[in-house]
Amino acid sequence: MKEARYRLIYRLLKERIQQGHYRVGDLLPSENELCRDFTITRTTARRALDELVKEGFIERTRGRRSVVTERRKALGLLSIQGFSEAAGEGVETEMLTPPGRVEWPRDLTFPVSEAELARPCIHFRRLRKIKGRTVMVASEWFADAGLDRFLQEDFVEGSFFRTLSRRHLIEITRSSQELHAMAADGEVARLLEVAEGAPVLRICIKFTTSHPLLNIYSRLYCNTESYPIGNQHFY
Amino acid sequence: MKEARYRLIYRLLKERIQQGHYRVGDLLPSENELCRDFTITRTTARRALDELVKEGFIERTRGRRSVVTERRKALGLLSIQGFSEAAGEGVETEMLTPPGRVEWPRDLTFPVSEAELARPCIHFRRLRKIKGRTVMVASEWFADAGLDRFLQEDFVEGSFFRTLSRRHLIEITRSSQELHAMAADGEVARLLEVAEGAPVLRICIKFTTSHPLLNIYSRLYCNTESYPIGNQHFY
DNA sequence: CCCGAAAACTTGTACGTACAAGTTATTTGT
DNA sequence: ACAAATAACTTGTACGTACAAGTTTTCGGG
Repeated sequence: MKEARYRLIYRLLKERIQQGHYRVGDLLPSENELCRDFTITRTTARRALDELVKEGFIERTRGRRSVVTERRKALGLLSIQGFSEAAGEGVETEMLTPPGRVEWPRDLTFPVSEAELARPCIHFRRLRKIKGRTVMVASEWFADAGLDRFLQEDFVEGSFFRTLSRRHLIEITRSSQELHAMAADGEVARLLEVAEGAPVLRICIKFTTSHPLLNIYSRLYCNTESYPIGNQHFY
Repeated sequence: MKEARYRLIYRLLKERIQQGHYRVGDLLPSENELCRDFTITRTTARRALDELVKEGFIERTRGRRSVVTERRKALGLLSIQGFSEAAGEGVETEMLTPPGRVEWPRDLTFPVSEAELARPCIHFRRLRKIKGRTVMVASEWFADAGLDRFLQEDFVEGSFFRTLSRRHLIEITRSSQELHAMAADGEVARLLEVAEGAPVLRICIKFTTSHPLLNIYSRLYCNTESYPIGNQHFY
């Protein structure tokens, strides 16, 4: 099936945003400019922009051009309350286990496909701290789907997802998660600096991406004592 | 500002779905039929249908008419894994405290507006069980915003949200939630049939609705031992 | 009666036009 | 030099047309 015209314009604009050609806050070309540049009608230009709105890349206001926005806001993922908000202020991420190859773990809560198991597994583990207090241990696993040099790279702005988006043009298309309240066992308790048996929140996530072989399996242990986990949704 | 034409058609169709004129699985009129019936062009009809898709009321396939769908699927709310799936089979809801007026609680996690506080508070509490095992205690609070006879009514299909949608045409437009892993205290432990101090998950939610005075403040205590809490998102 | 081809229908994409309703830039009057 | 009026620009809505690409229904031959 041939790719629709609006779809092509949408992809082009999305890539420009992802690659930093347009940054958050920047204005996109007006609809009429897009019509000229790509030799399309306004209907088609608007359709492409609509798509970008739906995916949270831009916002539009009548009379104004489209503005590039922070996409994460639109994702509605669970996050530590007051983490990204208080960015920089006493918030830090520590790489506990740098990215490297490991055996695929047995139980990732979600089933791992044969195609994924056929490839090596990349894993890394990080600590998230607020004002020196560790609030989360985050472990990630995913198949080495030919993302060259991934192991050597530093993360874009310290963010794994931003790295995928900006450098590899891979976006999250779906996520499933499972939550458990549980008693902290030895290692988790030590890392989160809580007593053994203290209640912690375990979040297991499977992120499906636009790359067919790349699913990210995430396991988070959170101390929700002072900083709860939360999110927002718009319907 | 005058209501847009497509907006009106959208509302009309939505109301027909909500009121049961069209049920889940039913086919909506074709675009051309809508054009005839409402004296509009296909552009406008399609715009209205697009809106319904966005809000999860219908699904569309090329060549086929629009099909009415179960909206809850599109909401991506946290829910007990295997609760709605195993519907009927050993799944039950017990009304612990029937709907009635109470004083507004002090701390609902989210701020309550003056306009809400000026009205009486309605509260009820339910137990959710799977195979006889209590897995959740759910408490709800909201302002008495003139939903007449609410206290007397039975819930539509046992669902609070379905009651709001079908009988009062009120939809959820937004939600914020906060999660805490915590040790079960006396009453919660007793209701969930776990030891005092056992780890339980507390979820505090604020649902914003299409009714300006109606926000629903929800507090859930979950025993995630056998049935984890989870959800799914599509972007 | 059943099956496959054809017709009728339905949604998706794309063109083009016009005006309404906002925002931004420019001009004009004091 | 500043403020208000004006013009230019930009997005939102709505009209209309045409064809592509699916699905459902109808019809005809065996």
